[in-house]
Amino acid sequence: MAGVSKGTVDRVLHKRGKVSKESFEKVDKVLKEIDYKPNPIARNLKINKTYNIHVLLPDPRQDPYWVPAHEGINEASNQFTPFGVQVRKFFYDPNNKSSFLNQSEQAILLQPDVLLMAPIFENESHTVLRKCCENKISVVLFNNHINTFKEQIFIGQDLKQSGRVAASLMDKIIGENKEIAIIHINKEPHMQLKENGFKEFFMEKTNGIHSIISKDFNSVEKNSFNQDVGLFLESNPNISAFFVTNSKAYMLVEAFEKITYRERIVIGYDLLKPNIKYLQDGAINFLIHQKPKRQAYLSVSYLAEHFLFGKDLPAQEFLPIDIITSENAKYYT
Amino acid sequence: MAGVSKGTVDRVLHKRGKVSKESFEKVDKVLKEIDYKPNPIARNLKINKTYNIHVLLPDPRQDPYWVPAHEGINEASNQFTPFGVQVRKFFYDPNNKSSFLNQSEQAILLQPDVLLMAPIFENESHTVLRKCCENKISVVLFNNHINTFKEQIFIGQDLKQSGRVAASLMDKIIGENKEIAIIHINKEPHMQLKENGFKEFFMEKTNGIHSIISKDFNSVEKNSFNQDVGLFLESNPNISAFFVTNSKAYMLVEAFEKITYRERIVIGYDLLKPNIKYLQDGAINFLIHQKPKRQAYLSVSYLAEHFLFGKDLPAQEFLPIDIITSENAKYYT
DNA sequence: TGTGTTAATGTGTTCGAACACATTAAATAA
DNA sequence: TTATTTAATGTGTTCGAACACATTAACACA
Repeated sequence: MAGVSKGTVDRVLHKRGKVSKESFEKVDKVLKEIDYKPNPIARNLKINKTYNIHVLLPDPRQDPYWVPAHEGINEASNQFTPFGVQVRKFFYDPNNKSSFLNQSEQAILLQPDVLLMAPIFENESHTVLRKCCENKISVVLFNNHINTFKEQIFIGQDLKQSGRVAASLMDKIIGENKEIAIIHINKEPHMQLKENGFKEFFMEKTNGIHSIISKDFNSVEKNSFNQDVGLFLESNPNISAFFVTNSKAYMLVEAFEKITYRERIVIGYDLLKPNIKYLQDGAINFLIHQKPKRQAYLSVSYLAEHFLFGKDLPAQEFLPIDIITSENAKYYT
Repeated sequence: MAGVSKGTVDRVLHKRGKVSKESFEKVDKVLKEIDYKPNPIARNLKINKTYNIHVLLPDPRQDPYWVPAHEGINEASNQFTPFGVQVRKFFYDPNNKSSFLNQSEQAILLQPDVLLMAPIFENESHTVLRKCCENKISVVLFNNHINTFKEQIFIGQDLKQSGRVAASLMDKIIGENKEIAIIHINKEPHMQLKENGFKEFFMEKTNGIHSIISKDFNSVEKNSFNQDVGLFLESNPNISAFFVTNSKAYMLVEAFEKITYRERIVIGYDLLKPNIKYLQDGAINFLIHQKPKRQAYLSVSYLAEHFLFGKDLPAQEFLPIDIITSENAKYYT
């Protein structure tokens, strides 16, 4: 159309230079006229590179919270392997920082194009970030945010805001001047953010003021956990509502069952089987869905579509904070 | 690898026949051994067909509910035009059945590969379905379901269940033995499903029984609508909670503002600007998000990925029924 | 006048699949 | 025996972009 060969057009498109002013202008004019958009399929076929995504996440066998994340990775992986995207998973023990570091080394050693990780250990994650930077491997974070020196891609929820959502729900169903407990079971750093958001919401409210206390439980063993809960309730008999900051609300409710019955409001996180059971029973009032599966799936697909078709990556993607009751639970699982 | 030419491999892959038993087995063996998966990119490049998707939906200028659907279509369209997927929109007047039929004819006339439509008129939609069938154009429905003779692809929400979700929320925040009104504003057939679900939930409950009445308002003009609401409240002074079955909850709340203040529970649908404003104010307690944008976006992308990469289409995709409060609204818009 | 240099431009091949067409070899008919 | 049919198999081209390599033309310098 411009009266030049495809070679010259190619040089204009890729700014490879060695094009006379006249040719450049002729080609440029036509490109604009026809609003040329390269065919991403043909481009990809020619480039024909395989991309490697290494995913570093907790072992789902250690904590069932991670099962859906694992599934999300697999789903995206299956979808994109035909296009030449290789996904490899590296599991670490969420109770063991050194296993996190070990696995991260494995993942980095093989020089992937990108490392996708759930950075549940703050300090160790920074170490990994640094190593990736040295090795020129880009990093994407999901599940929870950590403070990073440079802008890091993050895909997940605003955890502080999810604390506010929990508070707003509690506010709607609780009466006035009640005692509320924030319960951390096996506390991880990001759970503090949820507490902060929860408290912030009630600080802003001027009417119906409540008293809010927070309590950590760290016993791994079930019986001792139940015992701890019993002691806590004995010394705080007037608490009428509980906000559990991770997926372990079912443990609290189980502990309640060992104790004499009383109506209690419980809000927790995540659609684990036992949580859903208690939601249906009415023992849990609301769950907040952190969408681990979608987070994982989206992270991988964004990367794949970026590599394959040049789609640009969002700097930060905050997923919606879904509110779950007994009636809408089934559509999220 | 099998010691035959690519032509023979091609015949085996596509079952074009004219292959000796021996060659077939040799090729088949290798295909299984290497777990051959065709490269969808190369396939698509060769086929190099443009696909036409015609979308039949209400004019967003007539009802703001449809603005996000429109955006969702555009977003998917932009994403897939470089791949040779052409999306064309046909707007009809949601208050005018004949404009629906007119536009449907336009859409069918140009022989698209598929017609995607929001079938808000039940009978007329059946006419369109029949015509498409005659013209061998496949159809995908979104937004609301209609009863169809054969299995029809549908992408949207379970509307009856969304009524149940509304009921479960109301149940959590309302006291006992209250009067509840179900409000239909400019009733469309599918709104009855929401009423049914809402009532069903409370029928199943044995404690805290309420009285539920339903009421239609059809006035298009604001003043007369406000007047009608006033009259209704006068003759039903004890109603303490309202369930509005479409996106027009803000109209009801506006009408309330003309009347002396009283605390009222309101649950409605959809994240229109005025609805969100009232949600932040506390005048609306919960909104249910029908995700028109996501419905539209997903419909188009499913079709595009089906055409381009042979991904299979779901027979029915029920989207999650999202519950919105003042605290999580911003992540859905 | 001939040779080397360089900027500008053109040509050919490749990616993996799809499909039209060509070729081969065996079987059948004239 | 030779021609014809047909089943089986092989070869070549195309899609659009990327890139290596080849060619041309203009100019400088001996």
